[in-house]
Amino acid sequence: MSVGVQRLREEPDRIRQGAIDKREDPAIVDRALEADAKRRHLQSESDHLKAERNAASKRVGEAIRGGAKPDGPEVAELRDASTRAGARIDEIDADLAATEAELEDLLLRIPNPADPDVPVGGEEANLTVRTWGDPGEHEVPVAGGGTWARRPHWEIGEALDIIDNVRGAKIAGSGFPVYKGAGSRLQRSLISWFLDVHTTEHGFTEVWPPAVVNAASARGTGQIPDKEDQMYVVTRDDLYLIPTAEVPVTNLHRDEILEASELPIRYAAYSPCFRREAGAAGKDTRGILRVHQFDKVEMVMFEKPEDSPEALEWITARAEVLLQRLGLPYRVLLMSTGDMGFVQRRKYDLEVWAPGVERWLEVSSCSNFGDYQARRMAIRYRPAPGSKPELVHTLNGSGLALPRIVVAILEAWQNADGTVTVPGVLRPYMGTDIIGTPPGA
RNA sequence: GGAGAGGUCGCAUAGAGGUCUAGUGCAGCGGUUUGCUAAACCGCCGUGGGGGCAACUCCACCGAGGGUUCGAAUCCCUCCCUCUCCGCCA
Repeated sequence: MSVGVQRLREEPDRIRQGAIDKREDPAIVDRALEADAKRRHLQSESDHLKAERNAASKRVGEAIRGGAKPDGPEVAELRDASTRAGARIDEIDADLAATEAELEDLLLRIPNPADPDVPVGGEEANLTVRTWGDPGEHEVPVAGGGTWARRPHWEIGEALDIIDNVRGAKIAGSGFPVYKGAGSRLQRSLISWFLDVHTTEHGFTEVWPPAVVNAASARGTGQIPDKEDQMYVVTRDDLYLIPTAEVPVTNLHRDEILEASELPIRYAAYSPCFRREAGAAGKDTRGILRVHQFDKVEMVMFEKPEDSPEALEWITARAEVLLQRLGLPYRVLLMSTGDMGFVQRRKYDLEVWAPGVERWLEVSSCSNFGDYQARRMAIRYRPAPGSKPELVHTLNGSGLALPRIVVAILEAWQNADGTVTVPGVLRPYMGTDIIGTPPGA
């Protein structure tokens, strides 16, 4: 399930408009409604026949217990009645199964409508809701006036021998960078620091998930069938390399009923992330701007429906805290309907300023999925003890994705002498204040 | 990978072709009793779907999927998972 038959019946117009806003085909909504009507009709018919058969079978048993010969004419006749019903049930159930599969498929192709105040349109409609810091703040005057030309991270990475794309390509392929020395330790430091902040300050429970998932999990968060061509697949064992920790962590509570007292549930998980990036070859791929394997700490939340809008603001702020403490200027974008994705209700992107490449880089994406993912995964909760289960709301946000943070740190904290200053919060983890050796030291 | 034992309504268990409409205990919810706690007693108490304004009613679900049968938790097949032992191994 995805958008939910119930809601489809209740407010088809809203779902239809939501699809149009997200540039998907609204006709699927009507096809789904037709399939649903057919399904209910067949269901009802099948149920009635089964009730008949159950009664008939019961009479066979009663007759035999009552002394009738099991192979006598009386029992044979009762048996026939049951068999006749059974034959028709087989036919109808086959039709029913096909209709259900069709409905399921159609529902999976109906997008989650965006919140009413989300700007309608494509990339151009994205709204910058706030910016933090001054992109020029790391400018350092050079003797004689002016500032020196900021170098892009790939030059810094190579000069300091901390990022090796060439050997990464040799041992795995293009887009699989190797981090060495301080570069490697920087990865480890960022992961540890992110997790420490989330767990000690923000009440997240740390999770270390598998890096592969089965098909059911990939379907749960919507990677299948939506983004199947973006995933690495281990066909031999029918496993998928995760594109984000969101997939295993959100699936943690698949097919579960939670108690209201457990909510909100907050998980912070580090994982490697694997993305084929099919179709993106050559586009913004210089250095480590877009790679096939990267590392990320992901925040995942399960919330009561009424609290999810506020939770999205909160989780976004938790990602912002990290950027602020790293001293990296950034901006927050409210993504438009056409640019936010299929399953999101509302999404904020955090973009950090990278002065070397002179671009804003997406380092976090924070989303409220409403009950869309929860329905797919059957994650419910009891609003009160003993009451009927209802769907939870799920949210997630990167906190944060590493490669572009590394880009921003190297480019923003670089010094004229070729070294890079370590941001204060990372120094205890890095064991040093500076990456590289200043000339004459 | 090989051999064996298992997977039943939140937990624990019964159930071995028809009286299973899956029983019982615990937990949970409501109530009675009670100075408080505890206990005792009474009632309720799985999920999904169909129909009904509603009381209610019908159908499906005993790890998953097939099969045998008039009828399957129960018999057969395949797969998944857990445990024990063996093999291999970071």
